[in-house]
Amino acid sequence: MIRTRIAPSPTGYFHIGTARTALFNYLFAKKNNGVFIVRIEDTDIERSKKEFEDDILEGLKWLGIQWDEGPGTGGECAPYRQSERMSSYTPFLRQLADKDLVYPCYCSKEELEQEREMQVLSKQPPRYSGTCADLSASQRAAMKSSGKSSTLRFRIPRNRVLSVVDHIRGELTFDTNTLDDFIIAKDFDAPLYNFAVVIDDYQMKISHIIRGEEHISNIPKQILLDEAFGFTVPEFAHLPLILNPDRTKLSKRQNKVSLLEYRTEGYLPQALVNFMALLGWNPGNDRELFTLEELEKEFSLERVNKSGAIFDLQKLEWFNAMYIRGMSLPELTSWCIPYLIEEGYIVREGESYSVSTDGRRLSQTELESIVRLEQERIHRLREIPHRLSYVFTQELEYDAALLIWKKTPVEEIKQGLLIAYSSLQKISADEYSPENLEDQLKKEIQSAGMKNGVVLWPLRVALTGLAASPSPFEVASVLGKKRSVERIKDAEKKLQFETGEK
RNA sequence: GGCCCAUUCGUCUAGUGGUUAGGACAGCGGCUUUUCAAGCCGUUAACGGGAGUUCGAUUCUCCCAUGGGCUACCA
Repeated sequence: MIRTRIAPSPTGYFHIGTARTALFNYLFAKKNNGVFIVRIEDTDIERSKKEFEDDILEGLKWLGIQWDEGPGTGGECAPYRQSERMSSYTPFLRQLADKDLVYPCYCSKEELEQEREMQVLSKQPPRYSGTCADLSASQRAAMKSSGKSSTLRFRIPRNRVLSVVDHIRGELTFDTNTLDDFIIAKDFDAPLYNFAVVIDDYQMKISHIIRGEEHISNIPKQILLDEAFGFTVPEFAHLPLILNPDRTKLSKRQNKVSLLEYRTEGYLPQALVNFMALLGWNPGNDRELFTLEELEKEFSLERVNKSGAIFDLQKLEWFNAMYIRGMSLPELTSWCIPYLIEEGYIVREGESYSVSTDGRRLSQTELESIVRLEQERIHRLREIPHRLSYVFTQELEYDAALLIWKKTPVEEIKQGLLIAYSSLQKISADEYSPENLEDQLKKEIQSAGMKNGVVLWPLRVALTGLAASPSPFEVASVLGKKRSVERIKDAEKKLQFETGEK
């Protein structure tokens, strides 16, 4: 039975790198009809916060990564928070102590730090000198009675070469002589990461440990512990790192690193999932668009790369734009509504919404036709309010000069506006669709013998006040007859004013 | 400093002992067009270096260089 896990530590917001690791663990489990587990590694009580745990769990849910066992869900190996499993570590620690595989170290933090500093200064590898490794029972007793606090160190066997075959990297070997007797617990009831992780992975019957490359150096420590207890060493797969543009490990300084920040910026979970999956994995062909369900079928560890991948925001934007365009209008609309509310353009009224400036009610179809204006144009949902400001504001602010199309004489532009005005007038309010508008407008432009631009450009500017926007037909239809006609009038006035001044 | 890992277009990557080294994003150019976006067409751009093995290496081996990770009483 394949059992994988993501073991985040709630000492910060849900990190993109953790999310990607979670995704790969999830995909590998799903692909192999296995079980995906979430385990919260909060042995560091000082730095762990509930707030961060919530953020992580919410992030996973947002991405659609469901865990089979874990916080909230429970499971046969509950509990899934290390802070709630503390009692289960102590016997294992005792077991090691009995075998003299673990010994108390009375060196203080300060002493160790000083020792390390000296070593670094003299260009020596920073290593634990082993002062407490061979203390006699009486020496220990003396230390203890003098009130010195101690930690528990694991005794590393010397002169051994450890080897594992990593599913991504192939054979990895480690010389135990380069390892320190590391601290596995602050005390018998306060285990540290490298120890707790081994016990938990064993108790939770984790078959495959899929994690970031930064954990490669933890492999030998964990193997040694597995051996000490007689546990079967799990399978390993170490994922390449996600990097900043300067090729260092993805960090806050250079990127938004917290997953949920991407949500607030208007990225879709589908896009993030697709993008993250392709950071270090590929299907072996040219295909790039995958839903989570499709990835569950396609994923394989064999096709994971070895080298780190830069987090390319532009590519993410592209994926996001693709998913925005591919989404159904009702769904997209519901994704966009919070942003329109946040910007203050619309307010919620029970089940429906209204425009905040004039209190006008917006039907579901109206809302959808507004959103449709930008569906093909935005890369992030966040962009939607700014782009649509002209739909919600009363008075447009723009320079009259913007109404001029390609140095056309002002008189011609005025004429163009006139044609636009009369064309719009001829269409009844209930036939005010983009198609009818386009037909009518183009017909009249043609019979007037004018160029499209002389009419359509100023019309569009009159309606939006913008140099770039959707077509005047779409915009007019969304604005409605009354408002679009008014705006043409306003534009004419602007032009009048402008030329009158000259 | 020590240990470990990596190296194909700017970026994500495919790929093979003999390929015009392929795709995608970004860029650039064009078509379309009232603008933007989209779409379509085209285009710039890569096998880190040196030995060796071989008839032939981007591909296999070794060395070097470069980059990265770890080196906590964090995880």
